Amino acid sequence: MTTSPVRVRMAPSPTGYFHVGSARTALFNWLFARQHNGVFVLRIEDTDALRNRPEHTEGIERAMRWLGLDWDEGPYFQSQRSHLYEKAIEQLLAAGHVYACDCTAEDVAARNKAANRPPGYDGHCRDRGLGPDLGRLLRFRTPDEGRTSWTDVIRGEVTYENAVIEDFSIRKSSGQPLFILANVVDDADMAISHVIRGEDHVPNTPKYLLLWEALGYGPVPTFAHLPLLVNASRQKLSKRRDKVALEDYRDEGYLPEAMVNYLALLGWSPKGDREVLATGELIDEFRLDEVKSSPAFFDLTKLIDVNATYLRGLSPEGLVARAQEWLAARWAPLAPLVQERARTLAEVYSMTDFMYVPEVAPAQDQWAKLRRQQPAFTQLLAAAEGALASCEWDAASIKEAVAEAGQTVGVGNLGKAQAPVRLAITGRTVGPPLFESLELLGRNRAVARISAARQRAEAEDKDGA
RNA sequence: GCCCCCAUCGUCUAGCGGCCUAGGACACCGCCCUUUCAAGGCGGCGGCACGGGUUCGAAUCCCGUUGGGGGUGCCA
Repeated sequence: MTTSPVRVRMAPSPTGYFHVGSARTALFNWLFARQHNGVFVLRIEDTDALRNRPEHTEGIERAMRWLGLDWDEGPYFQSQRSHLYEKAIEQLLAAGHVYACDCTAEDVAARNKAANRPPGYDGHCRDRGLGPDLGRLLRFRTPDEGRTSWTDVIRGEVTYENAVIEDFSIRKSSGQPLFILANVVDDADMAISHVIRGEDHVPNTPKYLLLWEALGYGPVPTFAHLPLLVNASRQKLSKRRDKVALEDYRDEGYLPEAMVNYLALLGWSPKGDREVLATGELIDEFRLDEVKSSPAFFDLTKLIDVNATYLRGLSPEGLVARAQEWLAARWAPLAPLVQERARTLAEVYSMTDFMYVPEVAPAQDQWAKLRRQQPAFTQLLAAAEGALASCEWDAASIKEAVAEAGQTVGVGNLGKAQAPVRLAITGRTVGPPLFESLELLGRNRAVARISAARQRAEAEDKDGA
């Protein structure tokens, strides 16, 4: 039984959108903090200047606020705390725990290959006595003997032989601290009591522990490694393959409380045969040590059911309020564009519905008419699909991409070139300005709709031929 | 390759040595209710990966096999 105050943290890196896996990790940290009257810290791990984008930090905060996961401290930014890391590095250097290395990845790979060794750093620079100048990487000297282990709240005893832990890098040759160093220094500085993070961090933990000890930080935090969230083929959810951006779910009309409830059920379950729990109940009943250690499939079908349950639980007035709020957020950006064209309020909705319906079904008569008028219909869609998949995502660039796509299939007139795209995107041949609409709709949905239309057209071409 | 982890219905899970003829939920199927469609009610389908132990007794403990995953970056 620990008597020290509970302090947990969510430490995302702003390199992408807020991932549903991150949302689950944030939720479990938050539940744990709230039920122990602890402190929940938000720390942005933006040490990699090259890959960070300010808008992603905003996305993280927006997503967490949407879920209702309020933080007590932060957001701290590692990019503003480099003095702490530099101090730690000096300390490690002085104690001989780290050494400079000028090997390139290619050097290491070539030596390993020549010696028929498996991948990993070979310790080449360990005793070369290189000065820790900029331009040289700094590596932590891991012990050759002994083992490093910890008792994971979720997985029990986990042990690594020190001999298999390579001399890992803690500072780039540019002087930038690397994740593992900043992570350990900050957890110590912020007095984090429980490190609750994804299973993919398990291999980092022995390194964390070794660094922690070398820095003389005293008692280590308690670790809990959450099971991974996987897709239907049991692989870690990835941005490439799966729909992982939390905001996509928000945009499709999932309620945050339903999302929280569903996420809480991934890897954990309450006592009794219950599944629908209000957030307050989750705080009371959640138990970190009851979390399962096997991966969980992020099952959209089940999420939909949970969301439907919450929708039914709303009062009619509540539903109206929530739906209005959601609807307004979807089409409000289009309002200025629609205002010039709509003649009734009903037309406002019919001109903007493509922004909030899951998919559009182009009217058969308009589809057929356009196909008759435009022989290059299918090719136009295919060209636009390719162009929009890779162009910059703003109205001007989109316009240019569509125009160029038209030219590649011999349709130089933008008005004609955009027609099939408009039909695919909005389901209609008339409506608000297309390129602004596309920008607001977002690339993913836009490309998916064009792709669907293209496939339909190709199928018809095949049947007709 | 090496290291680590994981293994109950298709999926999320309950189970922590006898309460298990393995329970619940989603999905699917059927019936009821209903002017329709949902919701709801009732029922059905469907699982302890395999092989050895330990024990009077194993889904539960141990070992192995197989399968799956994660890691193996001057990413986090």
